[in-house]
Amino acid sequence: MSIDSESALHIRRTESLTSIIRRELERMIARGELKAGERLNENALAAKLGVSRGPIREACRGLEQSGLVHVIVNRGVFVREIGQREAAELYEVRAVLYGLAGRLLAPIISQEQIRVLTTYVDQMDAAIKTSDLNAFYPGNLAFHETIVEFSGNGRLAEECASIHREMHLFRRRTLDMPGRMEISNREHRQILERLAAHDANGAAQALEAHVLTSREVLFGEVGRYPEG
Amino acid sequence: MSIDSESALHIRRTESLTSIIRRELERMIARGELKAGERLNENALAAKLGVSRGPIREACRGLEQSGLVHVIVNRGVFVREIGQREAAELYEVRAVLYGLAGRLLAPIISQEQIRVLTTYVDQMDAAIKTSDLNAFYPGNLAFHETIVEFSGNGRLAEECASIHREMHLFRRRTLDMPGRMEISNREHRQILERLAAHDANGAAQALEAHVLTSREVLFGEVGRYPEG
DNA sequence: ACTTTGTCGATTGTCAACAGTTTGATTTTG
DNA sequence: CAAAATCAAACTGTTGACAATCGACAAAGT
Repeated sequence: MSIDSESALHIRRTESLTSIIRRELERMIARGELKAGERLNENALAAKLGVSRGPIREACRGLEQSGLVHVIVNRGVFVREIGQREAAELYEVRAVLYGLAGRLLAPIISQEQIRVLTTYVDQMDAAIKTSDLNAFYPGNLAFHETIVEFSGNGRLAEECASIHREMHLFRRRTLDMPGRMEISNREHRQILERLAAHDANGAAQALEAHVLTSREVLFGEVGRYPEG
Repeated sequence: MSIDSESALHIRRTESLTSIIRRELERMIARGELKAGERLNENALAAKLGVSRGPIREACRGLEQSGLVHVIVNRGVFVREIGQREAAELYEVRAVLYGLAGRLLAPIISQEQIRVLTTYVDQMDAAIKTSDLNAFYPGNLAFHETIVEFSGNGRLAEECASIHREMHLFRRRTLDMPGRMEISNREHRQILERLAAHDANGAAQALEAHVLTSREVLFGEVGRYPEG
């Protein structure tokens, strides 16, 4: 399957092949079409996407910098594997970033924004009622990304998005254990309540705790990092 | 001036031209040899470094992802300019990341590590006595980077290093106003003291406050972001 | 049997050339 | 004289080709 030549050629005025390919590769990685640890064959990708190796290589350099792949000289680029250790580190960083988002948003949140966030939480409740994990997950994603978005700090949003893309490489569902979704969404309501009350510290703390709870569920004890 | 051919060729086994060039470009940007807003001419750079345009372009994609340059299609790559707004955002993110570093380090800091950090603070005191800004700045840098390093969270360290490289693009000295260095180093001693006392919350708070103080000095009011 | 060495195919690193776009100056036109 | 149109130089985007390197397998030696 090659990129739709018509649209690709049309878009070329405002976007380079490199960026199109990078998005495509990101999508492939996120969807698991390229599995963690797998090597990206430049020739094969070039043939598959109908371009030469140049843009492929450039796209890979971007992915490398954003942590989605790692490059070994003369051996190729590999989809990065994230071990427990790295995942735990990522959770810690994400926790404080989400905390910051809450702290920034609480004082300035609007009624409209509260309404939007409430919608997401309700969606997740509905998903819980039908035990539909595939409906819960996007809601969860949207809830957190929207908070970060509303915070007003663009750089923070960028950072969180980047971390989120990376986290996809460590697919072990936090939430698919019995009762986990209920607890998670209860925490969401708490977060929402603190935000609506314009309680900066409370929102920050609730968000931080929310992430760290997930971390604990994944890795058990809070203490040192797991090896691996 | 081209890259030393002997060492370059020797290193090539373990490092690609692309990564060498990326480091070189980072250095050029950090040193101000490439000024903010300036365009990077691929041909000129290729000639100057004695390579073809391929590795140059690949290196630029990496720099783009790490936020040091931005690319406009068909027009080239430009050293990124950071406005007040973005700088303020960066300070906020950095503040919570430093805070996390302190929170992680405080419980596990060793006597040896305390000694190292103390050395840096003393160095800065010496620089203050001679009003030597060029000696204060590296000490300040080392102090903070070392704390982040000692925290044990590799990802956190990576993130902070990245932010720091970006911050170089907003060269407006926080510390060169009268009395600023003294205040700053007093805060450093406070941070060090909290760390040595294994006071996680205290260290986190001190570090966060330290960064936000710098931010205030730069931008005045804490409130909304400056436009620009 | 086990290690070592040599060779081959596949793949990456690098380069030079081509095609399309932008920019700025020059010419043309009202 | 000013504004639009034109044109050429410079530059970026992309490609295909060549050289260097790696991994695997087979052959030779201990």
